[in-house]
Amino acid sequence: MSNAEEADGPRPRGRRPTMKDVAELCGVSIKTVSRVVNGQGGTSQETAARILQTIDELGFRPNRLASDLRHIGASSMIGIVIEDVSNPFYGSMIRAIEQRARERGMMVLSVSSEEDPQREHELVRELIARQVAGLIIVTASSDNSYLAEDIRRGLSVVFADRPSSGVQCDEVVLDDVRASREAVEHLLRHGHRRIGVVADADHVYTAHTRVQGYREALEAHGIALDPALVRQGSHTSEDATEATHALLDLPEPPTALFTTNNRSTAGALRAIHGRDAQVALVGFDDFEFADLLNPPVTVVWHDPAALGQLAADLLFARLENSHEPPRRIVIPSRLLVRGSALPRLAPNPPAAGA
Amino acid sequence: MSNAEEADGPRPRGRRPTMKDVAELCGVSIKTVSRVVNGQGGTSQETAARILQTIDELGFRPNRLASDLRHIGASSMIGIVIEDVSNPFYGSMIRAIEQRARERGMMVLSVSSEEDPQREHELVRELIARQVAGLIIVTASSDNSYLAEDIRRGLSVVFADRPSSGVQCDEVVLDDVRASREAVEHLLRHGHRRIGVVADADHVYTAHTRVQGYREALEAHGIALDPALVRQGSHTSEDATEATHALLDLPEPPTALFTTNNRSTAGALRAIHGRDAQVALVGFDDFEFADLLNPPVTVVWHDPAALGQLAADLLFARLENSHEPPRRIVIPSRLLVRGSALPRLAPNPPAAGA
DNA sequence: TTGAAAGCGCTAACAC
DNA sequence: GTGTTAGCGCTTTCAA
Repeated sequence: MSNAEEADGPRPRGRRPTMKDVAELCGVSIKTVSRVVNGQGGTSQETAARILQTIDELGFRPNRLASDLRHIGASSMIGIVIEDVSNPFYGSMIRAIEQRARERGMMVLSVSSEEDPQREHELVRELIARQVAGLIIVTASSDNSYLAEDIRRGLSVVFADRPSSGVQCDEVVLDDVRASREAVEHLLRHGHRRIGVVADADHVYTAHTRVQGYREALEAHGIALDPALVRQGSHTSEDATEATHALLDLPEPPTALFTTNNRSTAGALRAIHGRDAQVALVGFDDFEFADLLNPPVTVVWHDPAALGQLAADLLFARLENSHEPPRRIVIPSRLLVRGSALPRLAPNPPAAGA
Repeated sequence: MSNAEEADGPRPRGRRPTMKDVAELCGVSIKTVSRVVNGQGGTSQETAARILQTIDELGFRPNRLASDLRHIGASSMIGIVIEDVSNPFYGSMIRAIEQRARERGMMVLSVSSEEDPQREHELVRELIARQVAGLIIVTASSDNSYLAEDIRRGLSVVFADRPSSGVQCDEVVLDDVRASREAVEHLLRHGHRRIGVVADADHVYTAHTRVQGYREALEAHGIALDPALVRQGSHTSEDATEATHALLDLPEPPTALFTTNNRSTAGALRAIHGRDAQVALVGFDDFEFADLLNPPVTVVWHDPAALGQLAADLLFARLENSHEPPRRIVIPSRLLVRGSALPRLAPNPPAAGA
């Protein structure tokens, strides 16, 4: 038998030491090492001390993958599917989830769906392949039944920000319709009658629902909806800038805008700024610097960290007791009035050839 | 023998089906299933088709943890340690890394160190325990020798944004000193002589280095450094607001500020806004809305996505060829002049009792 | 083209 | 207190 490795001194170069190595060097069984490593007790002071010493000398690191492999379907990782990690909104959410996870010794695999249902599906597959104990999803899909099979097999899934469809799961959402209605009513109260909307694609739940709130507000005030004022399909902030320009270029441009998420708001503000147009605006999602802009931007405020935290709480509760009926939590949101809804001069249509 | 499970029909409720289940149902060996699952070829059309069919019927999902367990020290995950996921700066970085990782079928475990060296150390341990194939670290520590042992054993580590110390690793950094010097020189050129600094704690590399740039700029212009003007230790944007107020409350307040990261900038702007003070400002790190503020904020621009992307490139190169000497990449940065460095009225000391 | 057997590093059940 | 045995689900020789 070739024992080249054994003879390599206390600090082998290549292979990482395993419990077996520690056990052999200590002249104990691997199980005893396991007990010490996991602080399970049931070992004598002496043995424990000797093992700990050897662990230190050897630079032994436990292999969590191997241990996770034993606890089937319940690794020490949870998966998060969001739209885009670089969006601070989701960043705050992930941060909150990460904190909750850490309290339980778990780590977070987060992935960006890019608002693409197909991609979301693939990412979920890969997360499941890595045996995540549970999943928190901001779904980009209008049909989550692709999860049904795994859920039936015991996978815990929590939907955040947007509800599930086609499966029964815990969820944390906002009252998007009510919040949007309030936002638009705020503009109406300030005398605006032509209110433009800049929103993401209609198949995105939040975009659809928030436009729905806009519709309801107009209807409640007996104002006919002008389809030309509703620009859906702006995904990036650049898209939103373009959409806003288009709105302001209308023969009868809006005097106010309702923007349905932080990117739409950013894009619209940039467009307004670029043409020095005087347009009122209320945006969905608060953002840093909203209060420092001129005028300060009135927004539908809500707390993405709370969204993440509650989603994590639901998930961990579900992991401990999988037989409760699904819960739905609606987190608070409210209009944060800062001044940007004030009536302003309608922008002039751009002078031809100027 | 109790065979309750076997008799549960083609879609068992509890346990997830494994390769073994597929193999048994197909009457082939587990290895053949493995070959088909991994697209290795070497199986007949017929067998493959039958296996695929069974996989589908059973809802079999490969267990990546188990497969990763075999490829020792090279799982399909990489770890990222940053300061805080919710900071958009790191969000962009992570996003870029995630994209690169995905191209290679890898996923990202990202964790927040909260700028705490102790915590960073623990998080790295836990990432290693989960057998990450490699690590990208924005280190909060001034001594990374805790990694030496693992690196010697073959762990690939790339340092991003801040260099390593105590270990030899690939790194992607900025020329912080030069960039900061330019920023401060820009302020000097606009006639400012009393320039305040709002920075994170001195033990944070970027804070230290950027203050160093400030010092060098003053020195080059023969201006004595007034220690009262240098406020280090602001971690959150709230801290920075407080520090800025303190600076502006000085008997001889600064006429300009240099803020050394995006949170310092945000905090300082809020303080300035709050007291309607007229203070020039140049900030390190670009941020959304910098161009929409009044005045638009001049910043040291650089690309956090590029930082992430290059760090990922270095890491994957290292994973493929671990014997190259460590590389150091300096990514570009430049002053993005927007107007906020213009000389302004020195703020009045606050009237007592007003 | 296929399979048997060994084992990745660890844990659980049950001895002693 | 401690060890033995049998696996978690998969891959990897090596043989057929």
